[in-house]
Amino acid sequence: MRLSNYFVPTLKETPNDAVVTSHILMLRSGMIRMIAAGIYSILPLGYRVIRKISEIIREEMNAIGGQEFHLPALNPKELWEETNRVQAFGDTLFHIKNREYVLAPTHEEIMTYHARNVLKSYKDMPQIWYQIQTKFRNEPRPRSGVIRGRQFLMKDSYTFDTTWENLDISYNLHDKAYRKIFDRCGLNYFVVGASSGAMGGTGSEEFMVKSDAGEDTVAYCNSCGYAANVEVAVSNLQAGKRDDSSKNIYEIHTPGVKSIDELCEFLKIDETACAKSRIYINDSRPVLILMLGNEEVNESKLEKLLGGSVRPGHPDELKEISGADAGSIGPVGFNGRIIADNRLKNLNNLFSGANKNDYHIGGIDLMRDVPQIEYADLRIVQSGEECVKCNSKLEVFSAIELGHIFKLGTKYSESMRAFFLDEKGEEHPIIMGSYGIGVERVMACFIEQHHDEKGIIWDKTLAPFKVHLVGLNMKNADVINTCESIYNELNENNIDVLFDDREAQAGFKFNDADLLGMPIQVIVGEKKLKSGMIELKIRKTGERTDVPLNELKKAIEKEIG
RNA sequence: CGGGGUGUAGCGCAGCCCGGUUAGCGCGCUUCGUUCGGGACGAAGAGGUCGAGAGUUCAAAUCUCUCCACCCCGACCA
Repeated sequence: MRLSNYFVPTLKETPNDAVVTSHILMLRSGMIRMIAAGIYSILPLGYRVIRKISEIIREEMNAIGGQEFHLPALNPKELWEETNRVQAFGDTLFHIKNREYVLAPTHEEIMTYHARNVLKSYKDMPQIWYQIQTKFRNEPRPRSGVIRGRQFLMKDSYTFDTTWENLDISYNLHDKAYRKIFDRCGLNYFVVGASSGAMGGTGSEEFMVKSDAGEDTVAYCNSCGYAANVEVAVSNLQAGKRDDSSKNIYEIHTPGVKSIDELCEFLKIDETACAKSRIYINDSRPVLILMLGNEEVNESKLEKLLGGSVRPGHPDELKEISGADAGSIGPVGFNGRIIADNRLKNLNNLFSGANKNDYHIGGIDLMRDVPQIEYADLRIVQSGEECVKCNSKLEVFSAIELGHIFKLGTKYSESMRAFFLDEKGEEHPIIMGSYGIGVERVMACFIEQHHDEKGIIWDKTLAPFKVHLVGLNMKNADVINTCESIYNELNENNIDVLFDDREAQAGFKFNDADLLGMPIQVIVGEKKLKSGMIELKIRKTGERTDVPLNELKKAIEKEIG
């Protein structure tokens, strides 16, 4: 491809709207353009990458017996009503105005529709069906460029099995295929597995990439691979130690003291001697939550523990329930359910609110003074705490979800009546799995992980072109002729080459080449040409070598194998 | 949906507070010439409903109101 006539609108300056690195670089390198919030056109250069990623996915899916479908994005609403997901998706589902159709945000319904009409016997299974297509979700807030869009490419596959054991087989095939796909794409990823309870159920794994642009927060152990969403993550942090003797309870006048920090400052005590109180309303009943020191309540864990609806109490409710405003609430004399974080278990000589404004209580012994107390893990794991599996240090960071494999079970087959007959002629719902990969996210994550201040650094697998051929002075006949012959030779040998044949300054071309980031740059300049040499630059290392023209092809093939 | 911010040429921005000729600057674009190994130089040009609408005023990019779009934080996220 000749750059002089190729639609690659590169940008020297960073567009105002882009914040995330991958988004900035995709815009600057002319791979994408935004049409509206969360809606992007993928331009020719970007689409070459998308196609490479898709092809890797396709190969690995086919290798485990997957069959590729092309499904409608426009779906009859009635199909979605069968599974009650019109309601479940709510505003996230796009509705068509002039026809009873919806735009598919995923394809369980369509796939199950096909399955129920045909997969009638145990002999028809297993099946692995997949598609690589555009999905539509009316995200309340699209963000981070292509990472969270209202329209995006997704590889989705669905498996149909006769038993849970067979579902395990299909699931494990996907687990292996996904690892191969992300390995081949050159991504540094990790897996948040069901063993850490990420989804609160059995049989789900999320494939994640560490990134500040990520929307999930995970705790990760570098030495044993323990990984869990902070919503459920646990660490080895132990409960505090109980003093040998308990003091008696005493009231302290603490005018204006509202926070744990202020209390510690006022009483000259350590925050580990404090129990922080938060009141939550659980299905209209108040629950007092006690945390050690200044730790925040992990509301996800709390919701899971309590069930039903859970919300923090409003300021006026707090007064009514406890008799005090936030800052002076405590467990002693609190009339209602009290749950403390495990770190507070059986502690004594604690300070907490007195349920009377501007007063706190000291000398609290939870065993003696709060007999109805319950304990639970309600913490948010912090970086540096010990891993529960191997005692190494955990790291907490943001991550992007690249893929998700999930044992669906019979949810859709039952609601859509997809049943089969087993060997005994008995009817059962088909047992399903579903497995997704965000295709643009693979591209974005790769760029997040492979760039420098100049631009993208592709490796040969995903690079839109293997070689970026730069002719330095396109008015010099020798340079032109040499470039043309190199360009033709590479094309004839099926080595994808992008030829910068524009009449422009050397620096201009070098910077564009570094921005676009092809693995190899072949630079043809007058001076070196006089001694018969061509320059070869490796984008990743910046290393430059001079190669005689007749050895160029060999040198390139050596680099890109 | 709540909070914050932005909207002026293809891109990046100034001008707005304190209303007043023909709305500027850098990059990019066109033409000509010079230059040609890290975003060159000179000359001449093209390109604007100042996000939209309404209002105040002799006069609005500038003040007021309404709406829209986009970004960030939060809520949400099969």
